[in-house]
Amino acid sequence: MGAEVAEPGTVRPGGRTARVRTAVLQAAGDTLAERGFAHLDLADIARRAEVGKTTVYRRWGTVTGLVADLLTDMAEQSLPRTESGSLLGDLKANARLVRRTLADPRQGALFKAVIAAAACEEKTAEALHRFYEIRVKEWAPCVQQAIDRGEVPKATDTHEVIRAVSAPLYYRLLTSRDPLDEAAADRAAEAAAAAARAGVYVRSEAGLG
Amino acid sequence: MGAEVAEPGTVRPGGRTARVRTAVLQAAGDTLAERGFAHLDLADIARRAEVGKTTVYRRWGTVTGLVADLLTDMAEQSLPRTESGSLLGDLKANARLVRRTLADPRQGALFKAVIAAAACEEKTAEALHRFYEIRVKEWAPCVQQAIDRGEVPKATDTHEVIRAVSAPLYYRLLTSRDPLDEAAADRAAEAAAAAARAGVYVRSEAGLG
DNA sequence: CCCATAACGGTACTCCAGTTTCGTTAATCA
DNA sequence: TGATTAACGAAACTGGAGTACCGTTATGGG
Repeated sequence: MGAEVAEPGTVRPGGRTARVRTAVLQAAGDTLAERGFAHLDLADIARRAEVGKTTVYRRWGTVTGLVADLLTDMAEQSLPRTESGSLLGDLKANARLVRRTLADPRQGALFKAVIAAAACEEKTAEALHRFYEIRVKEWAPCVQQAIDRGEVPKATDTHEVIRAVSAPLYYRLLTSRDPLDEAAADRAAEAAAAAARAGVYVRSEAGLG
Repeated sequence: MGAEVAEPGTVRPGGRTARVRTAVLQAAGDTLAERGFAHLDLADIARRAEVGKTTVYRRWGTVTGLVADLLTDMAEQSLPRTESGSLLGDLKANARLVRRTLADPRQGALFKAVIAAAACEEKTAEALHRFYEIRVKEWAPCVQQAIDRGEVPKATDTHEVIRAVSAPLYYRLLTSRDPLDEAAADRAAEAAAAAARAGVYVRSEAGLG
């Protein structure tokens, strides 16, 4: 009694189910890049993916839900971090990676859409937060190495430095029409490195009492 | 012949027309703060504003259009810039102002909504870009004064410094669940100041050839 | 003050996003 | 390889977002 039915696609994830997911995410990504978030329509996506619209509604439910899954899918294909031997070098590598992603028509549109979706729905927002938490955690070690090398103060908040690199790039993507060029990426990295060296990201002493 | 009919509300903007706009924007802001962007529904807003839904559709047309007008309305009530005598002081004042705005339930929700709307529609995106252009231009003089005082290099891109202050705050608002506290604002200002002093925002030499 | 008409607003309508229903297909397990 | 049933998908349905129509209100100019 009362046994909840599992989400569709979880009990028999193989074969057809996986094929449907691939086709739908592909169609959703295409539509997003071509026509933007506002034109995402589940029935239309079902048509493009050559899949029943009932299926799309059953598995994803809403546009924001679909976008969240698109984000999950993208998170699985993340590129590994490289190491250059200096903080500035590592941060530049990170900044350029972020820039390339946001400047790409397909992925840039996706990120805009995901942010819009996150502003609409709490559940999508959490998926987005988790995504960035993971990304930041992936890159934080390069700041730790800089601490070990003595490049930046010991109590530096490593996560905050990584976030400082991305922030200006996202800000530009969302609030201006200026192109996201490599110079902008390098500047973001340099600013973060300079501020970190100056001790701006040293964790507050509140906890040391 | 062919004389286009002006937008409703432009020929007789007084009295009733203005009252309707006030009521609708008020209702829209309330709904936004209470229920979020996803629940913005023009018919519902008309009900709350005690205004005919036909009127709302005629004057604003879409949710994104209404949100854009809400932004315009807010832009008109901007606070004047203060001066503290040092770059860091001025940037901190700016950062704290931005933080207070974003942390406010009503205005924070509005900004999230506007960004979501801008991701949906090109027209709203332009309104957003214009808004930030104006805001940045308003605060840029404090960087110019810092140049004049010799605090930062002469060729510093003043606008870029102001944007660098806001970026981390918006990034945090959108991608994390961490609170937007005053410490975050101060850190954003300190980072921008440190980077500016280090010459990160010096305009590229490309144009000097 | 009065007129022309801009702007509002109620009602009825349309259309399609999202749901329900139920038969069909195929993934998994023994 | 066959039984079980998860997952798919076609078709019919429904509710409400957005539109059309037209009478009413009241602004702004003379």
